Amino acid sequence: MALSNSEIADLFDELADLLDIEGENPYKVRAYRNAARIIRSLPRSLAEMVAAGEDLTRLPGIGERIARKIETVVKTGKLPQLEQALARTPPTLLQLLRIEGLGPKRVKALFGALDIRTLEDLERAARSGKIRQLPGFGPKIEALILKHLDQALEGERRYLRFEAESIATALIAHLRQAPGIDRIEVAGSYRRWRETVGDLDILVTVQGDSPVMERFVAYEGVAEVLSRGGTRSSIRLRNGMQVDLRVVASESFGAALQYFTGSKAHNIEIRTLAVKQGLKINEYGVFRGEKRLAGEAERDVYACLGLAYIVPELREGRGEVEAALENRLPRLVELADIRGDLHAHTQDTDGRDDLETMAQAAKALGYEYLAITDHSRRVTVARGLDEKRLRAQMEAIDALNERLEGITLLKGIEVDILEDGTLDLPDTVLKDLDLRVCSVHYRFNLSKRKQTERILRAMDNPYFNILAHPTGRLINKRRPYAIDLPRIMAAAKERGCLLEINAQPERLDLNDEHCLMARDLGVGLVVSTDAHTATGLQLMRYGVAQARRGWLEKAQIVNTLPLAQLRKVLARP
DNA sequence: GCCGTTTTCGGCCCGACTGTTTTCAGTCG
Repeated sequence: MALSNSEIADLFDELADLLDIEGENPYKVRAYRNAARIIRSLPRSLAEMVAAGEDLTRLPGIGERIARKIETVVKTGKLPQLEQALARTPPTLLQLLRIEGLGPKRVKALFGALDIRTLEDLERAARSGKIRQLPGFGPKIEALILKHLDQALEGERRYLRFEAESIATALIAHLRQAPGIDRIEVAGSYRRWRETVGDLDILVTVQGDSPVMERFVAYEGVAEVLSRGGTRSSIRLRNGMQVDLRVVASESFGAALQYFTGSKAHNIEIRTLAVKQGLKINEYGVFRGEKRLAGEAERDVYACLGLAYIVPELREGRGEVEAALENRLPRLVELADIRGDLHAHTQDTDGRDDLETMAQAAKALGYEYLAITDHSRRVTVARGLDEKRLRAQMEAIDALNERLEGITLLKGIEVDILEDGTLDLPDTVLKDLDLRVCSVHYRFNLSKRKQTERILRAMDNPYFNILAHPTGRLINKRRPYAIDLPRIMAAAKERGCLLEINAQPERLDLNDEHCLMARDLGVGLVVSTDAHTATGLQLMRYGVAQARRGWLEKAQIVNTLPLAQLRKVLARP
């Protein structure tokens, strides 16, 4: 069984961490991390590319040496350099890197001087006061280590962007009360619409001598103030989230926004490009020598480099800088392009609202259509519909459509894909619906081959339209089930089936990398909310953001079509 | 280890903050 791209990327990341601790050339370490990132964002599997004899060195950041290593990994499942590094350096040291304040240099020093290999060793040494005696260490660092040990033991916590949004909104409202506040913007992975964020980076500009820092550290949700400076302060909220506030001058706001939005990989590319052009970029502006060329507007930072504006969702170091240079950035799908939602539940199963409430909410969003797709009978916990109850709902929808103006309800179902690949309701009723959303809700633990075949068999049913939440993952809660997505996408394209980008903040399934893969393979997609309430329809922006992170354009998203054209696609010609 | 319209060798993004120092290293973002 060949390793997946993300497994291969993990090997290079692990190698990079170990070499970093060993004090290896930092640029070599960066080259491995860089390669890992490139590998993660590839639309096709390396196994496939190697089998086809493709020249991997044509990928940016992959040279002769790493290409050979990848081939070895694909063929043997092992990365010899990693095995050697593991023999030299205990892998438990990698846990130590997760402690805030401990980087490769200090981990190496702790290992070398005190033979500290594990978090337990670290705690013992810190408690007995040995760490403060090491050169370069002191009582403060020792105390810091003890403080952060607990956090490291439970692993890095990342918050759903959705959770972060309500935290950010409340905090911004608090900051707005400070006199002299001008602009406020959340930067970082939040602005790039990553599905999870580790912390919040807030930028503000102020008029005159505003007490915004005082107000920030005095926020009622603050558990502790981590640092406090003139331009930057950090707090930890009671829920554990870290928030950084940076005060920047108006004339630097655009440059600061660009800089703190990241990603790190994107910024390195941008700055490297700037250096080649004899420019310098920092968070204060773009400079040629002493002369400042831009800084107030983010757009100008890119323009100075001869680049088209790159939206935050694309700033992941996945080729967007090169694309901007060549003026071939995608024209990303936008929320306003969406003409309807194709996955929603009502109180007939596990939703909360009735048909009409859902319809009016969809109309208020400016939609042309909304598909009602309640669960099928197999999902007993949701009181899934059998044929009789489904027929009753269909009649109710027909009757409602007679009365409704400006919105059309589509008769649909979220039908379960059973373990043998058949659908949970007979074709005799499926054929009378406008569309069928098909999904896996149980037996997640089948082998990759069996799970894939289960879905492929289901797609053989001529009424199969959309594969809902294709991997079944729940962020931070449930891992995706094993499936061969490229194969499923190829099969879907061939048969005129579609894949869903589920917009639920804890699903976002397909994820951004899958979206890139779908873009490359050209399979049709829909963005749907899977709403269980009328307000749930507003989550569409999360699905659209995910699509944008995957470089997707309007043409590939089927629910941007007017209803008449949508119906043609759903008929699976 | 990667990369090249200044270079196949010699570069490789940049600044704030902290702690341990007394001019700087490490870490972080």
